Amino acid sequence: MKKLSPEEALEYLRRGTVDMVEEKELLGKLKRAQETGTPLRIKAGFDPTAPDLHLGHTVLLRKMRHFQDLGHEVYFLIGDFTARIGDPSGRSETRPPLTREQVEENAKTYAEQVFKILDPERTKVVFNSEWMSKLTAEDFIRLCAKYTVARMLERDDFKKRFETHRPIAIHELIYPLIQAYDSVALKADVELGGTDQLFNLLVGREIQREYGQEPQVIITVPILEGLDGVQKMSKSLGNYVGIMEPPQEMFGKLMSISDDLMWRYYELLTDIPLDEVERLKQAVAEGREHPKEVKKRLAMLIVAQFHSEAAAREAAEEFERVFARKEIPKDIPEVEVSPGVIWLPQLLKEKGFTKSTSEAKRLITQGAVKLMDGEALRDENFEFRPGEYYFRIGKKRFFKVKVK
RNA sequence: GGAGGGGUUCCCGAGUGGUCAAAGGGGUCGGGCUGUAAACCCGAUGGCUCAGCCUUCGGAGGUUCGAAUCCUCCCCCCUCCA
Repeated sequence: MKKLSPEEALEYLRRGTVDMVEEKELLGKLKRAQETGTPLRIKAGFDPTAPDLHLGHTVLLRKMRHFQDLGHEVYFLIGDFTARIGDPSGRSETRPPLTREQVEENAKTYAEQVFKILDPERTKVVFNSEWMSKLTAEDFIRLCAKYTVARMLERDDFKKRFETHRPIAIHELIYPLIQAYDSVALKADVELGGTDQLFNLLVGREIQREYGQEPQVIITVPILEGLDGVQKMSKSLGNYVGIMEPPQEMFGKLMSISDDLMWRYYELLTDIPLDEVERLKQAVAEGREHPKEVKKRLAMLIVAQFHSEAAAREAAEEFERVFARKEIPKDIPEVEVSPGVIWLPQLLKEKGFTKSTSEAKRLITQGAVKLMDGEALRDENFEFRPGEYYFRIGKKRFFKVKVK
């Protein structure tokens, strides 16, 4: 645990954040916590439907961890009740409500993943159905009475939709209130969220005040760009690095990001001091450092967070071996065939190396299928004689065929 | 309740009787250049027992030699008025 003065703590917490409302209040809370020895209550909400975490989520998780490192208490809120009433973003496919079992199942999956970053000792997992399902209709309407439509429509998304006559479902207006009520129920001192949550988090402050509580400080963190460097990291866009992925995979993906993006990742996904990152950036700009080496270091740092330093080193070595020295990777899938002429598209599809025979044919036509130490195979038929053959499809797919 | 606009291949979006597995863009994949980076250039992009066949244009029927395109019914989405 870090022992920092409130001022230093504030500075420490500021890294990689976008908004802090209000900084002064946070300083006050930090001071009080230190004086009274009472940890702050840090809240962050998660959707129970998506327990497949990727690096994008870790930006927030890491910030939570920073608070824990300072001795504070994190409330990991699973919005199971909220998930049942629908999607806050509007453009939703209707989600089927989750059963209690599913929620519990997902919570378990969350725990497995989340504690790769969070400190279990200082984490409380809570579900908002705990208090929301107890709320009576009367309580609920009283809650609604504490906010106005006009104020709700201040939210950018709502405002735009209202002005352009696009629909806003009533429950969407209520959603922020529920999230705000969660803060009341938890007596949150701080709520963390992505920048897209700013409005909702602000409502939390107002509502807490209405319920006679000291308003929470809100901190937003950026939405992390995905591997493409443009769109936000998300599973559905396929531009993500999952935190449960094997080291090799993570490493490879991280090496494929653009040089520009790498600085962002340094800031948001590692604890390398910012002035050092700045020095590295300078060094690369002046040609004193090769960007590839700097990126390798980044990739190792991140892999190590989710696996181990040894695993990270190994991943780096393997990467060098395969891509720089063009050697054959260590572990590659192996298939067995009988000697004779085989129609490759069929083989590739059946062994799962391509999605379809058509894709396989395409790849062969395009010269993507090669023998490891030879030329591209242009002929769809290949004669296998007893022995072993190493194949490579494109840059990343490898496999070995054993002929017996 | 009334009026109108829509549902097309992974996404956006053209296409209004054959020349349509369906323009164009995005994405993805492959190739080139590199540092498996980005940018850029080129190409591919429904499936299969693959020069042929099968499935696709919200769903089900129908007209026709022939339909994503025409007709009927149904489902869904959106906007405006009330």
